[in-house]
Amino acid sequence: MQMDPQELLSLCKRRGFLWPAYDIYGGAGGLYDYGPLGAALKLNIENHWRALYVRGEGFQEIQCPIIAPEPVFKASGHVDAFSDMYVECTSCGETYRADHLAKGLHDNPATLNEEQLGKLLRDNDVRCELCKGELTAPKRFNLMFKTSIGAGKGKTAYLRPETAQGMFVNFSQVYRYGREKLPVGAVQIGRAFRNEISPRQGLIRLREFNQMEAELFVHPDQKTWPKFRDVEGVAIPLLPNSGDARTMTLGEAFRSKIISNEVLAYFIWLTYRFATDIGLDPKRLRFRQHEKNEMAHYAIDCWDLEAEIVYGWTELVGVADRGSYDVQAHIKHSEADLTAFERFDEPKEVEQEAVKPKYEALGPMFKGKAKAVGEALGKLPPASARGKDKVEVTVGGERLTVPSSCFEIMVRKEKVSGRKLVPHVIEPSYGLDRILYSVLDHAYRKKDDYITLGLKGLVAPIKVGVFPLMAKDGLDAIAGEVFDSVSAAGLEAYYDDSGSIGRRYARMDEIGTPCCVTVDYDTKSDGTVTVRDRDSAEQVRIQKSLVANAVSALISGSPLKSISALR
RNA sequence: GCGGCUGUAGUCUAGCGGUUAGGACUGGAGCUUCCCAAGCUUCAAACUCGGGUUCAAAUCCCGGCAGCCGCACCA
Repeated sequence: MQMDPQELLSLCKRRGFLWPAYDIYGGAGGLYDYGPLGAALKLNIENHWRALYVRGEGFQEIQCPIIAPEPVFKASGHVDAFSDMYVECTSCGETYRADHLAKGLHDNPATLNEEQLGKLLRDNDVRCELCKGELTAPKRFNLMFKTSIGAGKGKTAYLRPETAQGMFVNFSQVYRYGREKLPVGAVQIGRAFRNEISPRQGLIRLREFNQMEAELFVHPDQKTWPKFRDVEGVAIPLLPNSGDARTMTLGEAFRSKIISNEVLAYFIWLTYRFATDIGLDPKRLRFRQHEKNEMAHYAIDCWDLEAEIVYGWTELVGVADRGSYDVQAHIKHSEADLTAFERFDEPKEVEQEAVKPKYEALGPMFKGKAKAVGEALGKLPPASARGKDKVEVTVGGERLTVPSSCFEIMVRKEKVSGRKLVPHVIEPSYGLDRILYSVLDHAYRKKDDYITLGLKGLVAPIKVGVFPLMAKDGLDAIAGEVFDSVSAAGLEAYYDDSGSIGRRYARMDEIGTPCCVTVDYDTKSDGTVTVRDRDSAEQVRIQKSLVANAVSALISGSPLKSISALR
């Protein structure tokens, strides 16, 4: 792309899409303000995403706190693994990535902890590459923002580095709200934080950013999706980790095992549809499959939606099958029962062996302890008691020997109506800021220094500009009425009576407003106004009372010609 | 975090030891029957911050901060 990244950023700053945050204090890297147009564009993108995921697919939208206590990220692995390790030279102060120095000394240095890595470096007498000085022990730089909850030392907490964990820890609530059925999904739109070493490229890598994440909890053996039938014929540009880039139908990709399951394939389609709906250029989109070694070790399959923008191919969305890893991790650390219950078609009769205490024998032998001993016996695995003439149990810290006359092995029949299972998670994770930037990037057009943002009506912050040709002779009053009628219809309108008419059209073109309505001298005699289409600059005349309907039709994609039929 | 380059109105820029710091665009107020950044009048608006050198610094030097590019990183 030959476009200068500065051009678009400068437009964004000039017209109120984006401002560098805290500018009057010198700014802060990786933090941006959304101006009025940026905030509106962001909201429009969010709302379309909601329309697809919440209204379209029935996901539950929830909102979780941004701050979370440390154990949450202990469980997720972020406290230990979401960090880089550094060593410093004790004489010249140069810093190195510790795991990089260990390359060649170990198969996968990234998996080592500080002590192991420190030992590895010491044992191999690794020194400063510049001055041969001694190195400090490895230190961690965790990419999470640390804080604390409460007064004094408080309780260690972090700003979330992704919105996902809030949904994993709420699995049981979501499952219950969804009437205890799989699949069930939750979504969350919100802020996340990463203390990036080096934020770059405008909105592409921020320290505080916005995510739209969906977590779909599915049965591990039933990764199917009924609506997949409707979309399997759709061709999507794919870049698999084996073989060349190709455009193929999702059905074909699924059947040839390029995409590992139907659910994943469906959400790849939904992501593609979302992207094209909000105006990303299909010719500059592709789905890239993660390389085997690029994928998290637990992930089953992962596809990124990438857009080609001024900075090159950039990841906007990750659609991953994460298996049961996340839920499993929270089960282990919290000891909560984050499982779904799978009901069998028919309850099964299961024969189960158990140790049954004989209280008539226990009583005389153990007196007051007999009850506790009986309970301990009942918990013994049957195999450990079978055929033995005595067993040992521990009651109140005391080891007791119990003869076989005090118990028997019973076969118990139980009705089992289902089983517990840990759901697998399909995670479509959208980087909202990157998506917003890409929408602007793909919409940016420049011809002889005349800039037009070709934003789709669906996402355009302002839907229509309303102008009097001249701000006098009563034209301004009529234009004011038209403005009010359009606003009352729920459409974002912008009134402008300053400067020449051409300048006003240009202002609207530059912020991506799809159409403009102008009140002129003819309006006074016949009540018609002109409606101008941004992309063709063509105009039609319609009755001023029909403006709101016409604008609604235009922004949902009707051609300008069809508008004149409203006359 | 490392290396290179760069910081002048909202934006793009001129100035490279002594300037009332210049222009263009944008923006505001007005004039003009004004439909594609037209014209005219008029107004507003800037030297990234701190230290140093010098009689004198936007300009030279050092440092901070910020940006861009490359390296590294990207769960």
